[in-house]
Amino acid sequence: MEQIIKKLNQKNLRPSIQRIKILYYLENKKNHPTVDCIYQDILPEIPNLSRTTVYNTLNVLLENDLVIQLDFGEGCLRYDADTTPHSHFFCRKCGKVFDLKISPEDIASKIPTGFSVQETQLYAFGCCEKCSKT
Amino acid sequence: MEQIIKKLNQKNLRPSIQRIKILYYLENKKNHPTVDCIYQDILPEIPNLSRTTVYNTLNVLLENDLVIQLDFGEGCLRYDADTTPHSHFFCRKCGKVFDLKISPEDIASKIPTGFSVQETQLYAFGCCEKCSKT
DNA sequence: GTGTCTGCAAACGATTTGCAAATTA
DNA sequence: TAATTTGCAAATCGTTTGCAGACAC
Repeated sequence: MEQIIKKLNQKNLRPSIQRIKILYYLENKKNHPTVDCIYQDILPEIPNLSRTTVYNTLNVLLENDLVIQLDFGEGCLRYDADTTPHSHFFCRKCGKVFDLKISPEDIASKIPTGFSVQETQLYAFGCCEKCSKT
Repeated sequence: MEQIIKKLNQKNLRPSIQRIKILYYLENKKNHPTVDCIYQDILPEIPNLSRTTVYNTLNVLLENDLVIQLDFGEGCLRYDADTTPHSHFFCRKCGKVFDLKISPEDIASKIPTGFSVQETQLYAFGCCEKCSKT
């Protein structure tokens, strides 16, 4: 908790209860949630929480490199507080997201010279181990 | 042109003028266009063309594996008639899309066993050769 | 003639914006 | 107290849906 406040202070972001709870949620749940998932889960703790605040907060965290945004083409975005280079696997059966240790840097090295690469995104889709068995 | 009609027939899709023009456009321009780009470019040839038809047609082509969908997180989708495995580079300066020969299969081989991979998507972002020089 | 396709208008839904009230330093 | 943040309501915008008329087989 103190850690979270520290992180926000370092970025000159006021540690409002909403910002703390949202970043704490992302860092601990590690569930790659959608905006609505975050909203629903924190609502019991902050009954007057607004979806707008969740959107605003996530955008602020994103701009300050405290979270990354994931887009699995679902029509909504997901967020992850793990900002180290890694990739993701999306299970089309259970909808769960799994972290892959494949570094986008490995991929960047395969891109022809001439291109100046700022960022790479790798998404894999299929069926996770658990779902494959049923 | 005959080729296009053949392709549509093979998938049991009626070769309407709209479907032919849209698929022909994608196969020849190879510009990874947005829906609106396709609409604007074909409008002179079919003045009463509807955006709805472009959307419907692209969805039909997508379901029949005649095109793929690209999502660079712009808030709109792009389409590509090249359905062979490859990746894409998006230049954040000029907005152009470049094909990369990196096969998603190369990447799939790096995913831990247990996962059943159906599809992988690799997007790279940065600055293309031309834009890097200016 | 029957089933499919087109295209208009309206609906949809995730996200953003405007702004007044609440909160923080 | 001054600047920032919240949260409501309304707007935005790419995409989808409903449906009547047009078209293809």
